[in-house]
Parts: sequence; C-alpha cells; structure tokens
Amino acid sequence: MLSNACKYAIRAMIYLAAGADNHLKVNIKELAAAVDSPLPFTAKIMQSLSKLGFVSSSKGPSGGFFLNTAQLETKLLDIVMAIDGPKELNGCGLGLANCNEQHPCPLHQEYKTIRERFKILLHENTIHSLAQSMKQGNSVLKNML
Amino acid sequence: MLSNACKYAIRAMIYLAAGADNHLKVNIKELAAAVDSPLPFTAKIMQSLSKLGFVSSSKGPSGGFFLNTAQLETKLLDIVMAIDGPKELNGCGLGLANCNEQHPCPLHQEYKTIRERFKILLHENTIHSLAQSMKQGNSVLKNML
DNA sequence: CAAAATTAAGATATTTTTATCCGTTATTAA
DNA sequence: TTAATAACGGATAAAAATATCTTAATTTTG
Repeated sequence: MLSNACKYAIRAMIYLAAGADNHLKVNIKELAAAVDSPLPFTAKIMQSLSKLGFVSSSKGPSGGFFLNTAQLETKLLDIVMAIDGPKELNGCGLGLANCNEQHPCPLHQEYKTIRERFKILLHENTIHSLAQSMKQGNSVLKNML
Repeated sequence: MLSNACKYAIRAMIYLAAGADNHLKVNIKELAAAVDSPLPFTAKIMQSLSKLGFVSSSKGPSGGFFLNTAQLETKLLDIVMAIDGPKELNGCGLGLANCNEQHPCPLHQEYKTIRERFKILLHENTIHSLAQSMKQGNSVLKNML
C-alpha cells in the first residue's frame, strides 16, 4: 500500500509526537531504534521530512528532531502525498492511466470506494492523534516479542 | 496497491475471458496490444500464469493463450496471492512485521477494516464476472482517448 | 576556542521490480 | 516434410526503491 519510506516516516513522526509535550529532541540513533527502522535510510527520510517542513531539527550536541505545535497536526495524507505521490491514492486499480467515469476499468467503482475510504482514514488521522493512542499504551511503533 | 505485473496479469486474463466463449486463442502480440501492456514483460507474466495453471496455452501457428472453463472462474484473490504474495494483503499498514491484536500499530483497526474490504473485493470478483462487464460495454481494459 | 555531537548533503551500493532480448521447442499448415 | 508461427526458457538490461557510507556544516558545551 505505502512505500517503506512512507511507513518509516509516519512511525518516526508518531514517535517524535509522543515526546513533543516536553519539547524532547530525539537524535537519529534513538529514533531509528525506537521505530525499528534502518538507521541510515531513516536518516535520509528525516532529512526529506525536514526539508518539506514536516519536522524540525537542530544540529549539535543535544540536538535532534522534534515537532512544533503545527507539525503535530500533520495529517497522514499530507505525508503520503509528499512521499508516495498522488498516483498511489488516485490511480486506477488495474493500472490504466486514464481510467475514469467515462472509461472505467472493470474494477473502477468497487476499487474507488475502497480507495476513498483509505483516503478518509489518512485525512482524519493526524500524527498527534495517533501519538495519543500510543502514549496511552493502546498501540506500539516497533515489533514486540 | 498491486504490482504492475499483477495488474497486467488481471487485465490480460479478463481479455482472454472475453473471447473464451468462442474458444479463441490469443497470441501475445494481440494480447499486449489489447490491454496496453509492454509486450515482452507481458509475455513473461503469461508464462508464469501458464506455469501456475491460471491460463492455458498452445504453441505453433494459430496457437496462443486461452482460458478453460475452470480458469474462467479464477478469483482475483488467487492471482494477487500468487503474484504479489500474502504480505501485500495481510501486512501491517505501518510496516510492522508482527503487528497484531496483542501489539497493534496505531493504525491497526482502521487499516485492517479497509484491507479486509479489499480482500473481499478480490474474493468476490472473478475473471469471468469482470469480463462480462467488459463485454457488455460497461468497462474497458486499455486507455481510451 | 576546541572538541564532541549531531544534522545535512552527496556519492555509492544493493535489491527488487520492470522490461527486453535471443535462442529453443513445439505445432500447424502448406 | 519443410517453413512459418508461437509459446518457452534463460540471460541480460534498465529503472526504481531501498539502504549505506563518507565528508561537510553547524551547534553546544567544557
């Protein structure tokens, strides 16, 4: 559904959000460990997120990544659009470049319904709201034994 | 959602199904053109489908690919499972290897609902049923201008 | 001010997916 | 029986995604 890059990005941002109340900065080593993602790849992704304005960062000792108040309210949809692009969320289920109401593929209507539900899910869930669920111990961001 | 290989496979099989009443054999050139897919890659995919028993084939002049009665009733789910594997359909929305009810990711419940709907769609639609929709002129398998 | 810590940037490597090419084998039909 | 046709099989290539490495730039702190 989503690319690895996108999944790592979302997991990382949720982790940052969980510490955001206390203005905690998290360095890349801790971050990658906390969400079970490959460190160097995650570092690259965090760089992108930083450039895109989805996360904040500061260099030097006691530096790291963090989220400001506005960034906390980022919707999953924004992240997915930025990393995986609109094709993933708007594309035809059978891969036709110009599948539409006029010329639908055989799966068009049914697939569209599901795709739209997924988009709603991504639109309604923010990094902040998901971090709440995690902080309350209702969910996790890394693999448990 | 699905790989290109899987999308091409489904489009090709629906096209074959549309001619199956008349026991038409379709050669790879016509097939690739009919569903707007790259010929050599599609040829490879048809080879796989043939090995897997999803399509029939015969060599030589007037040979080609075709579907027998049983193959007409192939569910999309079977094709997706064979080509993309179960991970695509059962995996965690945020990529956790062992996300489950005991240790759910923050998206688990909502994502699962959508994933299950998609699986139902793939389970309920057969190559045959989709070919009907196409033969009745209600849908298409290639890009229209 | 110097050393250490940490992100940023750019280059490189690996893997997977997608795609192509070529020679072989089987089958048909003239 | 031979020439043409078409799938089959294996090797190769190109592109994209994933992942790593190395060096630079910045900031903090002793």
